[in-house]
Amino acid sequence: MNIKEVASRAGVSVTTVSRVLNYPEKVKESTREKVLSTMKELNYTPNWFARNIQNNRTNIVGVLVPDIMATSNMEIAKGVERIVRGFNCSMILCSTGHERETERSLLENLIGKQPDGLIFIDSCMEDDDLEMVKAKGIPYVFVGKCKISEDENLIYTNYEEATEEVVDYLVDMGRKRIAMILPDDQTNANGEKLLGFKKGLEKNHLSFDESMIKYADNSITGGMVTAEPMMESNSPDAILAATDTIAFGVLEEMKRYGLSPDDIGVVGFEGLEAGAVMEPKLTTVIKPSMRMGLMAGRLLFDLVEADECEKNTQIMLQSKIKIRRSCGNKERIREIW
Amino acid sequence: MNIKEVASRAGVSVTTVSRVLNYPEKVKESTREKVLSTMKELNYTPNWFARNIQNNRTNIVGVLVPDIMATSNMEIAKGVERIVRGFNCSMILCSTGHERETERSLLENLIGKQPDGLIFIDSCMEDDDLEMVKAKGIPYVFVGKCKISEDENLIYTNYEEATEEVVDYLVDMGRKRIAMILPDDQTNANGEKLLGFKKGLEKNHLSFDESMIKYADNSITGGMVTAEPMMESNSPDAILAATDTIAFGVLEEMKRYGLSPDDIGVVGFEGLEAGAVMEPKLTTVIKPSMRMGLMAGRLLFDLVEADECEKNTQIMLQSKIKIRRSCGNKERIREIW
DNA sequence: CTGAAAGCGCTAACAC
DNA sequence: GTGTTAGCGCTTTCAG
Repeated sequence: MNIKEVASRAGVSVTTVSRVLNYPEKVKESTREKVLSTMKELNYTPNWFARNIQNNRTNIVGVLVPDIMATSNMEIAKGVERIVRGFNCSMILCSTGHERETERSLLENLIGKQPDGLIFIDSCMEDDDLEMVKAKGIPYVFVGKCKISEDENLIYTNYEEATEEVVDYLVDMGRKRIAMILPDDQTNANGEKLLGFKKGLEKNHLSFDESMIKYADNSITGGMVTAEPMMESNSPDAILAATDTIAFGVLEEMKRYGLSPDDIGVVGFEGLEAGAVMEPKLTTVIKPSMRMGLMAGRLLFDLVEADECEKNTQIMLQSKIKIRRSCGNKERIREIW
Repeated sequence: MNIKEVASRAGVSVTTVSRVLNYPEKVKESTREKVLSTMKELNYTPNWFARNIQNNRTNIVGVLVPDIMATSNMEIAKGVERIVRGFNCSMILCSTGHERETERSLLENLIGKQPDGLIFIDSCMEDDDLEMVKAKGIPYVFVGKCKISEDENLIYTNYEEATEEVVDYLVDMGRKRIAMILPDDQTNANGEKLLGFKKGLEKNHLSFDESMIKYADNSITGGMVTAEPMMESNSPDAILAATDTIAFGVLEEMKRYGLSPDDIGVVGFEGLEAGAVMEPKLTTVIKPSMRMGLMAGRLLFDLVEADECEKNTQIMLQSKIKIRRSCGNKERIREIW
């Protein structure tokens, strides 16, 4: 079923059929309708490949995320989807598992499909991986700071500052021995959070103790297992978990040891909905994921339409600390925006 | 940058370059290497469209889900992705928002991209929407029962039976006034669960009371708001929430009223990780999402490779009830598989 | 083992 | 308004 058959069946030339497809207003109404109806009749849909061989818009944007199952990733993706759809595009979504190698090979594959644009969420890509993209002139936007050296199009959040503020808050709540648990993956955000943590300690005249940094599988169980040894003597009086999921595990383990937020304060990152219904409700750092996704999508299409590959727009969106009860309840409940 | 340039630069014909791409073994090693190296040099990648204009494998599979952000959907998608990647394919993921109209238009759009296969997760499609797909001969698999009349390729779980068993369990725990809260969307599973609920009541000689069925926004707040009036006098002694998220809201609301699982037992559906760390831990019905995704992927590629569009394989995977404490603790803790 | 040439389905000058 | 025709970048006979 191709344009030729439609043409002959409708008694017109291929050009006319093509025009009906691309510039319907340039065809007399009666012929247009005849063509349209034979299309229906023959159940014709134009061959996407033949069409795109010339003009090179594919109406596909590629989106690389660490984990397709993680709500925090997918909320961003949802924002992206919203924008993308407005431009009549679809998303190809791939999960990289936080692995550079995987990300690279997926990227190569994706490039082969000649997407109109690319969005990298919490990428662990490095400079030379990006070369491929640049060489092909495909517009791209990063969401979340990454290892790429500089001057990329980037939507990110101020994790470093936010973490610093969390430390301020914990100190304010009387905590002095603050531990941190990071997921044991390559997420670049880990570095930012760690840095913010160190700065926060320094600012508050607390010394940094390497042994207070632990790495855990990013799961509830991971949090539990890693928190367990901290429940013993000389334990920290606060644990900063770099993800809510780990924080859930920490809280769970504390329960097993009969410890309360007054013994060990816990803070997470992400603002998972569930954090609001646990006991104690989890204090957490929320980033505006949906907005980040929307902005990433818009920025991408600015680039696509401008036919430029680089523009070096960097947009920072504020994370905020959502104070709940998991660090105790000094009557003053504040929210830092 | 096209095949012609590569050819002339390498001092061979286009055919040879093409062969290097498609049947490398049919080219003398020395020429092959020369071609390969000039490709590198020129940073050449073959035009995907030109290639696919003839053979019609796109290495794309389309996946339609209600909500790209919902873990329950994305766990299935993750399984699908795993399989799909093994066949060197990418997924185009679209969220339908549980709306038939949206689903239909996304589907049309997707078909335009000539995917090798299509997977519909918890679809709200109806017979004539599917016609388009059938007409094009694109293989497809449904995950989760839907409104399509019959004999489709389907991976599903026995929600009806599972819900019936939940009722058995609740009755076993001494509950007699069981309410149900369903999400206010078009998900077909709602119907299955409702039916199972009714059957369960009947089986246990309890009468069905329309007023005990409520609909809620599928969110924690939705659960809270809907549960609130049930906290009053003559309240139910058990609430069956059709999603964990709603169940979280119910539990939260109960807390506000100082009610415990002994007053009102709560059951959810999905097995969200968070349910295991709340207080009380949530009893819930778990479906094997990952496995469903994997099987859907495999089934799809069976069809793709067999070049058949229909095969009418229906695979049922068991849901299981994960008994925790949210319905009280009659010492006997059981798990029904 | 390699090349010339036809053609895939569609679009876009350029005529009429 | 409509048709003729020459490509788009690639694959694939068919010869050599």
